Amino acid sequence: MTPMKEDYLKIIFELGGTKKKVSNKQIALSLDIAAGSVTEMVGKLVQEGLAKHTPYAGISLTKKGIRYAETLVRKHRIWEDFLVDKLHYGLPDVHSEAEVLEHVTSERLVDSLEAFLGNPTHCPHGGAIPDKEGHYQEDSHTSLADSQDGDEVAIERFIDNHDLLMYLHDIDLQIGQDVTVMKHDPFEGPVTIEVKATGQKIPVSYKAAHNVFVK
Amino acid sequence: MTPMKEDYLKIIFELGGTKKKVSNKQIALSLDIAAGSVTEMVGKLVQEGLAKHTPYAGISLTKKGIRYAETLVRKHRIWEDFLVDKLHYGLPDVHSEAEVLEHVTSERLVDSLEAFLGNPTHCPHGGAIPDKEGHYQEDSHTSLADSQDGDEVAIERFIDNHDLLMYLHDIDLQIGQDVTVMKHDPFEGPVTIEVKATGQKIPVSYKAAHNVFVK
DNA sequence: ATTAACGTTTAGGCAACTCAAAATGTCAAA
DNA sequence: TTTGACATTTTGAGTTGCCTAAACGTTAAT
Repeated sequence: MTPMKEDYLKIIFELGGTKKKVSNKQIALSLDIAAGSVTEMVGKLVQEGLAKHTPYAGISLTKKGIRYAETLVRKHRIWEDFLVDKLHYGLPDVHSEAEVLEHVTSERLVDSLEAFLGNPTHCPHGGAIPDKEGHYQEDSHTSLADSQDGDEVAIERFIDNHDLLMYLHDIDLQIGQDVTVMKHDPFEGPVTIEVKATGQKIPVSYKAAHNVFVK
Repeated sequence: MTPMKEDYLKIIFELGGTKKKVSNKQIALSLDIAAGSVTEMVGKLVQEGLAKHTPYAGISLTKKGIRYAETLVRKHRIWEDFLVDKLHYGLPDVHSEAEVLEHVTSERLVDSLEAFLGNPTHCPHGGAIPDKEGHYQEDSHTSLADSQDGDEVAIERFIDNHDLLMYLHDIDLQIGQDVTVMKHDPFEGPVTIEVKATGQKIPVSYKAAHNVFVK
């Protein structure tokens, strides 16, 4: 197993390849790799029993592929937790470091790290960390944009994107905050929320609101 | 810069390429790579200004190459310290983990780790850790085998080899112990030492004694 | 001074992963 | 149902780093 194969596996997983079929183009765009190369690489994953591929229809993961992708997500998120908790990295900076560390992390290392960190259940962006056996609670899929005016919700999870995280940091929106949804402006305008603890009112841009998940 | 180039650089450094010329064969043997491949790779290092190569005479590092190799040693040893100190790895097990982690470690990450660990000066095997600017105290080059009967010395450094470290752990010899050298048996027999703190007498095999350094 | 032994370099190939461009498939609008 | 737009696969070729085998240098012993 090579780092690149692992990246393919993880991106298919993240694009929803556990349930539906993911298109060649989605993968090519996400990894910034030519479509032809994707077809070829997917062929290898299929040979190794990690993915299923119906030509022209799409790609999905086998049980074995899902299992493998979960171990990668586990490593990635454990490292992110370590970087924030122990090395005091900022949220926007952890992703790129974890991205390379995850590929050189043995089972023993990730297990040791997990114990050292006190068995965290969620990464700093709010994503669930699969345990050693691959068990984890499903992440929320209700975005702030989906919520209704008047809803009282908790900020649960951010999409792990550098620019988004910089923006959220600027406007002081954090995981775990309990907020009240005040109003949705029309024409793709901001969603305004009020942080319960401080009474602070925050307008969250339309696009960002689609990348913040609540429960 | 690729992981393999980094490995070449580090092995040339460790074989003494900072001062003398290192032979193609030494590198090939150390990395377990064919001699022809070594010539080729060295050519690339030369092109990048990291090494000097006089055909048929040998290979040495440029100032730039030395500087780079030091950053690798720094990363390697910082990781080793982390693994032993925070994750409670045993001495013999840290090398292989550090070997891969060092290649994916940014300057920011190694600096953060160093601070987190309290700016250690030596790795768990007793080797000096170069600081951010590349400064470090030269390691001792006096082996236990070189010492004289009656000498009172401190165990400073072990060569980082898995089997050796397993053996040293078995016979309970540790970095930092103050010991008295009792006798050198002839015919490549063991060197017997007495640990001052406990009065324990330990015979150290001839070969191991050549891989334990004291001061 | 030759030659044998051994280290080193060169040459030709292979495997992994990539790309660009050509060929093919799909689907929906005209 | 034909055509155009676009996604997908196929093809041919480039890069990196490795290998084996052959050619070449060096050195030390005869």
